[in-house]
Amino acid sequence: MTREAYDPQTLEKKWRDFWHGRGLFKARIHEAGKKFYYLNMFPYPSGKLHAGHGRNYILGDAIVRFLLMRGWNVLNPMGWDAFGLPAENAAIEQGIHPRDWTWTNIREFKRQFRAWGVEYDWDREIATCKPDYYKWTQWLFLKLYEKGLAYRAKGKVNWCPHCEVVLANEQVIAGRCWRCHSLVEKRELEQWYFRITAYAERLLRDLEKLDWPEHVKKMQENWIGRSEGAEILFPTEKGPEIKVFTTRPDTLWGATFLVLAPEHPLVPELTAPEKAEEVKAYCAAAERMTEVERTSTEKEKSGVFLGTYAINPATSERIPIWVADYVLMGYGTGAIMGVPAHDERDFQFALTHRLSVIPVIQRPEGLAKSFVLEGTYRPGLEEALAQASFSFEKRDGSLYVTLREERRSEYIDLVQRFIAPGSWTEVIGSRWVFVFPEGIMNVGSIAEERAVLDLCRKREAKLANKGTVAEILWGVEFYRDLLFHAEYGEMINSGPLSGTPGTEAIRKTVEWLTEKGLGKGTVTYKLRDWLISRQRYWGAPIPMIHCPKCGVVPVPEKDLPVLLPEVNRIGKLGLADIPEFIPTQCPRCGGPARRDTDTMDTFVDSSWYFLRFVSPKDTERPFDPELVNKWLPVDLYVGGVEHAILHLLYARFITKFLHDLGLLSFDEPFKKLFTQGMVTYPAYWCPTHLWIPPKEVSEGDRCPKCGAGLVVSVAAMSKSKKNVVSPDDLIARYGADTERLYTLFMGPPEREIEWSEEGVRGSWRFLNRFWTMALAILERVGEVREEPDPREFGPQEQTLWAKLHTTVKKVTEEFEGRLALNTAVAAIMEFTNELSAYAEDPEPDPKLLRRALRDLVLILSPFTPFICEELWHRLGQGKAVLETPWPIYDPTALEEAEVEIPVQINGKVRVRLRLPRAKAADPKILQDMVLSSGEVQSRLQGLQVERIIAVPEKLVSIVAR
RNA sequence: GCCGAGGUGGCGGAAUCGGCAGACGCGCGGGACUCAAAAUCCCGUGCCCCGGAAGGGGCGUGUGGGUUCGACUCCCACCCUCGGCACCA
Repeated sequence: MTREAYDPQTLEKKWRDFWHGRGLFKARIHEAGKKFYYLNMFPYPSGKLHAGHGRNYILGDAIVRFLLMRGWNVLNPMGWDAFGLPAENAAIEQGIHPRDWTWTNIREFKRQFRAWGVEYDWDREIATCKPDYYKWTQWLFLKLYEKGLAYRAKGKVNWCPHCEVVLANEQVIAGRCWRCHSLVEKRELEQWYFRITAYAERLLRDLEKLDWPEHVKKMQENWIGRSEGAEILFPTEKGPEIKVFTTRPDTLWGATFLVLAPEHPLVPELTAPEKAEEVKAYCAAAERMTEVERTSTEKEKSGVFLGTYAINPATSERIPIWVADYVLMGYGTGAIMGVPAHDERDFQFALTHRLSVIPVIQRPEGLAKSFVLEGTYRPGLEEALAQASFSFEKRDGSLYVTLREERRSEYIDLVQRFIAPGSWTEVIGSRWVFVFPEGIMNVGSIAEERAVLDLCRKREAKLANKGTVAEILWGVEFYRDLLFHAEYGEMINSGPLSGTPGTEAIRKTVEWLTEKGLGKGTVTYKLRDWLISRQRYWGAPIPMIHCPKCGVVPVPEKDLPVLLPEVNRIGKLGLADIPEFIPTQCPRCGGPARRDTDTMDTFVDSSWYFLRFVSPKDTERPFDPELVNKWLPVDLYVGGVEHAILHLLYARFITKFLHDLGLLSFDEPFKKLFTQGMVTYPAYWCPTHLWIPPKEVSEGDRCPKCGAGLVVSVAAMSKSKKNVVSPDDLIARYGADTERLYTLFMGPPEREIEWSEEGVRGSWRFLNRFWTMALAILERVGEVREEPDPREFGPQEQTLWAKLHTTVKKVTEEFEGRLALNTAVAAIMEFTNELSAYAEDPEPDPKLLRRALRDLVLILSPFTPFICEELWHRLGQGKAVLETPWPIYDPTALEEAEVEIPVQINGKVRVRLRLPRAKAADPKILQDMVLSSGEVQSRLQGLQVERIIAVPEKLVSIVAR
């Protein structure tokens, strides 16, 4: 007998429009009660979807189908992040309008979604490039402007020379453009910014209340980069004060120089006339460097002395002012105090440029060293050291002493007696103490450091070229690891604060500074304001007008949207290339004025789109406040990790802003976030013909065009590397269900995984087996419609029944919990295998068969909806799968009558016993049954049982000797 | 350098609470069907050793140590891989 073969093409065609037509995916937006807002990050419609994209959309569709069957009122919308550079580049290259390019892609995406069986509430479709959407993006800009959170400023900005556009900080990845990977340059431009830094503290603090992957929260935390510290004012001899930021105010007494960033506004004023030229040249050079060159930690710390001095307010000593490019204008105050003894960078700088090093913080490990050079000590020292049990080594006549700091005075007293006249030694630990026969000198201030240097140079001609004590000490290899440290510890050489323990040092110093009016405690963030101007056409125009009389004037709300001008050709300058766009009337004085020609960063478009879905057609407001507060925050948001900082930070900021305006009752947009991993695939690179699609690669990884050996790498599927797998091909060969099943089965959804053709075939085989089994069961079941009765079950039925309920439980819990749907699929496969074996029994219970197949079809349906819908109807069900409630598992049915109890003897499993569950549930009975078992008895032959641990229904562990 | 995630068969991975390591799938080996191949189905499959076989034994979750009757799981130290940040004072 041959059964009907599984034919996905016919079957999927049949059901593809069924769900859509029934309106099963439409949210009942005004209905109160059990609501769930599920959202996939909306895509940028470029080209076509590939199998890698399926990771996002198929996962989402499965979740939504599950939720619908669980009876949730689900809002599951889709839209298009439709503004952006690729559309514009394609337009410039191909001479078509970016809008046409975009809408062609959108049509393709929709076709592919439907082919996958991925459905949305399409009544709510939005596209950020449509005037009815970007009108409200412009409205958002005006609101931010009104509240002083949108501002125009001149400054150094990131400029991508390839895209010819400015970039926000978040869009510069390791010094390169996030889109095209070109090296980013700095340009001085006047641009629009959003004051996201005003929300830094809340963006940081509120991470705590989010159910997001820990690593995403950590990334945002690091990006915001909160540092507590102090601002300290340093007077200068020339007049103006310099404000520095430091996280280590407790090291103030060790500040021996100041460094300004090359862009610091006080640089020209504080430069001595004779230094002006050198300083100017240095700053100009720094400006020309790329971010990568400048921030390379490899290169030596360069800098130039301004020729003038500041006063360390704690020590009242004169300290030189330098300019150096390792200080960044964008962080803190753009000026630092150099504390070389306790900061690695300052130490390097001080060593290179011969600046004094003064230790002011105790070393935590309390180690000190002393080097006594050959010929500088009198005989008897070695014996005396040994006598006092100091540990030392003698090499080439010199002594290398290592001691605990507690014994420093003792050691100094001892060694001083043996130092030859005209020589010295020193003890280097937390303090630097120089021991001369005539006396002891501590390097605790610049003055002392100078005095010590002077004495040493006089005594030792070879040191004449040394500029600082640190330089002398650096020359002694033995000391190098003790010359700076960045640990916390007790303050030393710090005037009135000396002796303050490390745990209080910062707080005490800040108090002291505040009291003296020298500074105050502050908090600084790495986060910078969000630069949103883009010099391009295909974006939302910034709704501002420049009037020669009134200055910058906002477009009145009633005049929104500021429409993109209709043009045939787009230039590289964007709106600035379109003369007819520019002239307008000043809304304030009515005189002639010019429109702002920048458009907004596309991340502004996507920073609020999730709000629009509740009322996508509203012409009066960006969103219906009542609906938005009913449906949001988004219950589950799914998308790629690549947005961990960019989009997710911006969306949080805008949500908080709208909350503060009183428009939203919530202040976080996405309650739960799930980031799915990327799909990788081999990519082949030929030096001459660049990226070669894997399908075309010849035998032995050779280029099909020139035969050259190809460079193979496994990389995320992408159009640019040509290593994509097309869903269209997959669906033509195996059907959408096979692709869906494999996509969800291939591994944990959050992990990055390599696509495998063999894996796809495995899913194909499973669906074929499932199909054949289902048809066989349907034949067996015939017209039977009754529910099975567990009281009639034999042992086999009992086992299958328990397995069915266990499987339903497992699948349900995965959907509701950690979303490891790969394990849910595995459980379904296991159950299918068992059901299939049972169905081949000579006399299976048709009622049980029917019920098992029924539930199996339902729990498999979110994964492979087409085949399940087909079988569902063949089971004689009238409604759609999605109109049927999800199976409920019966906790009492989960348990089988018998359990297998492994018996461990001395930690190794030696025997397995099948016992009735009721007996195994009682530790005492369990123990007795195990001990009386013949197999266990023989194993214990000749052994003395010392201890027995019986874990009910789990295992028994016997310790015997 | 700092922060985070991870390391389990030939491969993807499972073991959610300290209780049978390797579920499920791929691959591979053997067999059936076939003139043959593909497809499909059945059996086997962590590694090593003893045995003709039935069977038996040892080792085994990155490395070394610890806690425990019992550790992939907990603790300490270290190694490696991946991701993020990085001259942020």
